[in-house]
Amino acid sequence: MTTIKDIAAYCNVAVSTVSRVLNNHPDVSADTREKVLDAVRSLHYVPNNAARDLVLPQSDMIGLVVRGAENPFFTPIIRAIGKSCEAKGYTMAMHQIPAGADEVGEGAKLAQSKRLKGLILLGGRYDYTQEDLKALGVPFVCCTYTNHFGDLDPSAFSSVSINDKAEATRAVNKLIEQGHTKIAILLDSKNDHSISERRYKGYREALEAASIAPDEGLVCETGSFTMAAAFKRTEQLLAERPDVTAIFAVADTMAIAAMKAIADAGRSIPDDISIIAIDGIEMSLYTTPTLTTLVQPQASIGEKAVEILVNVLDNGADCSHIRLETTLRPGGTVGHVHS
Amino acid sequence: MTTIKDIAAYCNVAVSTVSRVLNNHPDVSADTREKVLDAVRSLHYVPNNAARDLVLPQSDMIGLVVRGAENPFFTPIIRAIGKSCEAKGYTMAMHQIPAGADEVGEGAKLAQSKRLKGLILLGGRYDYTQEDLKALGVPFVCCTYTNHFGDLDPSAFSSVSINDKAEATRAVNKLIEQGHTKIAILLDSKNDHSISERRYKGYREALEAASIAPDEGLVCETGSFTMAAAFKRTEQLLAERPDVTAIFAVADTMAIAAMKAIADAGRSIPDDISIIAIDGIEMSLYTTPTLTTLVQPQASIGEKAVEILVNVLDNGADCSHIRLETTLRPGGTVGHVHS
DNA sequence: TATACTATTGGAAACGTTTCCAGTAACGTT
DNA sequence: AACGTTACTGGAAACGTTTCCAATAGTATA
Repeated sequence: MTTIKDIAAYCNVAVSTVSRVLNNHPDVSADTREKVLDAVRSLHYVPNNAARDLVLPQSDMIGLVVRGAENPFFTPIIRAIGKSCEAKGYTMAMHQIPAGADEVGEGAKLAQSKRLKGLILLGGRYDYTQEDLKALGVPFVCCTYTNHFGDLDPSAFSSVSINDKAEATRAVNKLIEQGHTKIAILLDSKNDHSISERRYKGYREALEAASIAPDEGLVCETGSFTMAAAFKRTEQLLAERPDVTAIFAVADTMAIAAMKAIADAGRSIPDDISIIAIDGIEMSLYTTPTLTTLVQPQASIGEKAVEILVNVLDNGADCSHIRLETTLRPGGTVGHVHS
Repeated sequence: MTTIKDIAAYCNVAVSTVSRVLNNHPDVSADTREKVLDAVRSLHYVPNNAARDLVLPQSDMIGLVVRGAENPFFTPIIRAIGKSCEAKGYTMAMHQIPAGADEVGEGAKLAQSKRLKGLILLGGRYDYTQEDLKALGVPFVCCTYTNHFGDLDPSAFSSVSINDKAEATRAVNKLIEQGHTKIAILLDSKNDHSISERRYKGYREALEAASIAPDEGLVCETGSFTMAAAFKRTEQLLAERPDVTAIFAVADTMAIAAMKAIADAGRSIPDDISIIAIDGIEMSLYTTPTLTTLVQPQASIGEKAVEILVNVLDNGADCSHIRLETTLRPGGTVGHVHS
C-alpha cells in the first residue's frame, strides 16, 4: 500500500507538499508538482478514502436510499442521479433497503456513519414527521414524494415528483372519456402511506367528478408490489367481475402483469378490456399492444433531485419543491367501451 | 457529532473501554458495559466509519463492480449478492461502470481506495490478461464469466456462471428439433469478447452439428445491448429475409423487443416465427405468448459468488469455478416450422 | 542596503477509532 | 502477610490524510 508518506520520501519533500499536489493547490512549483506526479504514477499511489474522509469535515458523498430498487421504474432515475452526481463532483453512495424498512432512520444512520453531505430518498412513504426529517441532519430531497406535505414544514426539505393524485385522475379520465364506467384500479395497497394511496385518491376523485358510484369490488389490492401478485389479482377480478371494462394500474409493471392475465383469459385488449397506467418504463413500449401510460420524466427526476440538493449544498440555496408533469403516451391499450 | 470520546467523558471511562464495549470485547464489567451503552443511546452515538476503516487493516466491504446495471437480468443477482454479503457479515459496495469501461482497472482502484476485502465482477468481457487480474490485489469472483479461460491461471481467481456456449447450443437445438433451418441469431456483437460472443459460438456449433449451412444474413448484430436496437434490427430482418422462421436471442430483453417487432409486422408467434432466448428475467413470464427461454438461476449465481469469495477470505480456501445449469422454461414462443 | 513582500516548503496537529501494553484493585492461596 | 491470579481499566500509539502556521529563500521596492 503506497501512502502519501512513501511519495514524500521518494521525492524528498514533505507530506504536506504531496497533499497539495494531489489536491491541486496553487502554491506548488511546477518542478515539484511534476516530480510528485511522476512518483504517484510509478509507485501506483491510490488515495486512502478513509483517511481523507476522516480529516475532512464531510465526504463528497451523496447518499441515495432506495426502497424497492428492483422496480425497473427506478433504474433510469438511479442512473441519472449517478451521472448528475459525478458531473457535479460528488459521489453517489447507493443504499438499498427492504420494502418494510424505515428509510428516514436508515438515512440518518447512513448520513452520520458515512459522513454524507446530503441524501436523496427514492421510493417511500409520505407520513414522515417533522422530527423524522430533522433526524437526518443533512439536506435531503425526497425523490418520489408527493404534493401532499401534511403538517411538514416545506422549507425543511426538498422534493421532486409528479402530482400523483392529479396524474391518476388524468389517467382515469382517459378511460371515462371512452365511455368506461366499470373501471377497476390495480394497486398494492390503498392505505399504505405510499404513492399508491395518493393515486388511489386520484382515481376516486375522477370517478366522483364523473358521477360514477364507487365500487369496492373493483378496487384490486394485491398486498405486495410484485408482478406475480398483480397477475393473480387480475385473474381473480376477471373471474369475479365479468362486467369490468377497464383497468387503471398504478404502475406499468402491474399493468403488464394484468395484460398477461387478460390475454390468458382469452379477453382482448382493448376490445374487451382497456388498460392504462402511470410510469413509462422501457418495457411498456414492447408489450402488444403497446401500453398506454402516463410517462414520467425519469431522467429529469434524477437530474432535478441532484440539482436541488447540490444547490443547497454548494450555494446555500433554499429548499425547493419541483412538480414535474407526465406525458401521455398513447398506446393501443385504451379503446371505446363496447357493451 | 457525538464521538467515542464524548461517551468516555460522559461515563468517566477511557476511550478504550468504550471501544471495547462497542466491539463486544469480553473483558468489560457488566456495570461499565451498561453505563456505556446507556450513554451511546442517550447521546445518539453513531460510529464514524472512516476512522474505523482507517485503523483497521481492511474494511468489511466486498466490492461489486457491475457493467450494464440497467439490464434487468442483473437485478436479482445483485439483490442476492447484497443479501448474502449481509448474512456473512460483510457489506456490499456496489459500483456501476459504463458499458465501455474497463472493469478490472476500476475494480483495482476501488479495492485500494476503499480497502475492500474482495471483489465481485458482474457482466463483462472475458479477455482479461494475467496481469489485469493480478492488478486487483484482492480475491475476486467473475460472476458472469464463461467456461473459457484462455491462458489464465484458474487458481488465481474464481468464477460462477453458466456454460454460455453449451447453453446456446441447447437453445438453438430446441429450434432445430422443431424443424427450423432458417434460424437467425439476435445479439449485440459477435466479437466483443463478451458473453454474446460465446453464445454466438454455441449457435454456430448447433447449426454445424445439424449440417445447416451458416447464413450471414441471419446473424443480426444490433451494435448495442438495448431493446430499441434489437427491435430495429428485427424489423430489418423481417423485411430482408421473409424466409426466416426462428430467432435465437442471446438475452430475454432482446427477445421481448423482437417479439414486438414481429407482432407489429403482423407475423404470428410461434406460427410464423419461433423465438427462444437465454436468461429468464421476470418480465419474460408476462409476454404473450410466454417467452420460451433457458432460465439462469439468478439467485444462486449471486449466492454462490459470495460463498466462494467468503470461503477464500475467511477460510483461506482455494479459488473455485462453479458452472451452473439453466432450466428450460417452455413458453409458447417455439413451434413447429410451417413451410 | 534594508525592508517588505511573494512563492514555496516543512512541521505538526488533528480527525475518530482500535489495540497493545501496562497498571490497578480485588481476591484467593500459601 | 506476602504473593500470584484474575478481572478490569487507562494511556498512548497508530492508521493516512488535510491544513494551519511558521520558516525559508528569492524578489521587488524604497
